[in-house]
Amino acid sequence: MPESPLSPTTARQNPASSLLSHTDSSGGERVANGNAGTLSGNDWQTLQHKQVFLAMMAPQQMQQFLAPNQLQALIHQKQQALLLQQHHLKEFYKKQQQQIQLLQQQSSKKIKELSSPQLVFQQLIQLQQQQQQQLLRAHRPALSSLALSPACLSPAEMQQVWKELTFGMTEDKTAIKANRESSAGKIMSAKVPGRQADDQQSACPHRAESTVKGDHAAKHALFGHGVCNWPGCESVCENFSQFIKHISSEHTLDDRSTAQCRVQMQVVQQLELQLCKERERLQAMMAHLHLPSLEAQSLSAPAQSPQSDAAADPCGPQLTSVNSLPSLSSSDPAQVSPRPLDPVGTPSQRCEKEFPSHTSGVGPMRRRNHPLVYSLSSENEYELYKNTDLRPPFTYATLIRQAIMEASDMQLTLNEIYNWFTRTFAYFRRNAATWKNAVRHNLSLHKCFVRVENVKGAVWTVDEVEYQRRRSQKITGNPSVMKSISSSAGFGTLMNSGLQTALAEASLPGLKKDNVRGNSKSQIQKSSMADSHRNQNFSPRVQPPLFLEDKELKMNDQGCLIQTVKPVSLQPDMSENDEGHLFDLE
DNA sequence: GCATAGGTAAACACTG
DNA sequence: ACAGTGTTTACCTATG
Repeated sequence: MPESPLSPTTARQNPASSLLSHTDSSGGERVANGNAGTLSGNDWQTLQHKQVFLAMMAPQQMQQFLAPNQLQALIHQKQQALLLQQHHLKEFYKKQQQQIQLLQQQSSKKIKELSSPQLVFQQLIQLQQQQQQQLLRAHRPALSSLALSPACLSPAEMQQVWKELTFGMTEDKTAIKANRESSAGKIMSAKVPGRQADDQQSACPHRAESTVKGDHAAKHALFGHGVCNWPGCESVCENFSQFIKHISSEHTLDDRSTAQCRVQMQVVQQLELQLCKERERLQAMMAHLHLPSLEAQSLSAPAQSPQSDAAADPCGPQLTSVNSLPSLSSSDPAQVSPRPLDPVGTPSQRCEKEFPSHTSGVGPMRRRNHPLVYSLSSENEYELYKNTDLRPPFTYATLIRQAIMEASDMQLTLNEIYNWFTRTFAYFRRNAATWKNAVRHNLSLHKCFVRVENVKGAVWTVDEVEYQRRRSQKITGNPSVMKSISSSAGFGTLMNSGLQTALAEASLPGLKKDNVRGNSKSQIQKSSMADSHRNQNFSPRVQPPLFLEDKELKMNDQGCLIQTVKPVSLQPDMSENDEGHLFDLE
């Protein structure tokens, strides 16, 4: 629960969706890259990696993780994206006007034969769908990079793919891999009763292409300009065979690839949502132009009857997939498996996003939040949890951290955290004793939450380094995965710090939890502080600034803050800091 | 079967 | 005395 992004701000503004829709297009990226001119190639690679995760970040977090020049470049890139979009729209409407004229000419000739102008509109709408599809494809070539393009799949198919991606790791990976390699054809044929392979291929040209031509579709999608286009990779491959070697050795079905696929699915979902909005706008436009009822019929027809539309609109299913995409975030109440609302129960089940029970069919699945991916990714979802008694599928630690991160000064009192919970989630508007206790428990338990005292009371902040470290440990113990995720998440600096932290911890057995009576957060932190600053004569209550250096200094100026607990040894920069950055307010 | 993470409950101490 | 806050422990379930 990439976690992130419970932010209502993010949900409302969705600041990165347009960026994503643009930067997923390699062409668009090049344009922006070329014009920005202020960033080096490496910066741009980093920036590209960040953008996926920026989609799940609140704007304030974006600012935190982006350098000013990167922000400027992002803005520039977004402007380019808008220009490009305008250009596409212009072209689109231009073509449409031409087609309208053409159709009008044709229809004027055949109007007597056709006897119904609706047929003209049907043709027009089909044409428009095709053009819209072209537009969509132009914005998301990455879609085709998924061998199992989610947009080509029905909900059941999508869930099957998702199950493979999500839960397949517990099974024999070889078998899964083999299954996956053949699943391009299998899934379609297995899940669409009565349809022949030919029909499927005609219904989904990308699929057909990948089935018939093997790796060629993937070649275009994942290999270009001599680099691997796998998200976050960009390894240089001199030729295609080398690329094949690379991809089969580096991008196998493992935790990292699974996580990256999830991220990509979210990217796709964002694009689908955008498409949905554009379609609604189109419907409104058409309604305004008195093109009645046809749009609903034609726009929904492919989903209802893909076979009949497949020939006329080969990409029909893709167009309508926004409605058929299973919600990665279970934003549809109907898709949220019924669960007891009583907070007393099986916590892990209740606290995780689930697929509809009818899709699993094999009893309770092992599923745990993937903190990188799960988020309140849409306004609908935000509103869902705000207004319905559904338990949010995030851990308390995640929620607390989110609450604090959303605060303007990145710190909240306990009561303000309570208020955030009740304000954001209807679920937490009752059984207060239970969840409040849990909140306090988590605040005390987790090292990533740091209590800061001032004269008026205490506020809680997040030790982002510790949080990311803990999270990265959960995701995987594989250093390469950590590296990948850290670069992708734009947490490069922090994660680098996290690695240092891990090293520091390895050399500090006092940090281990198994210390008798030493596993308390304060004692751990104090002992670690003593270890790391043994010769610096620090008071246990002297706390160095974390990632909030500015704020810390500001508070220091006010002279009213004391950080009572802080894992000093976990602050990687501390060994480098001179004492001038520290302050003892006691 | 074991280790771990997370949720829940509860006891206890401290403070205003 | 009381409520709020913070810490700690124990227990449970799910998951790897």
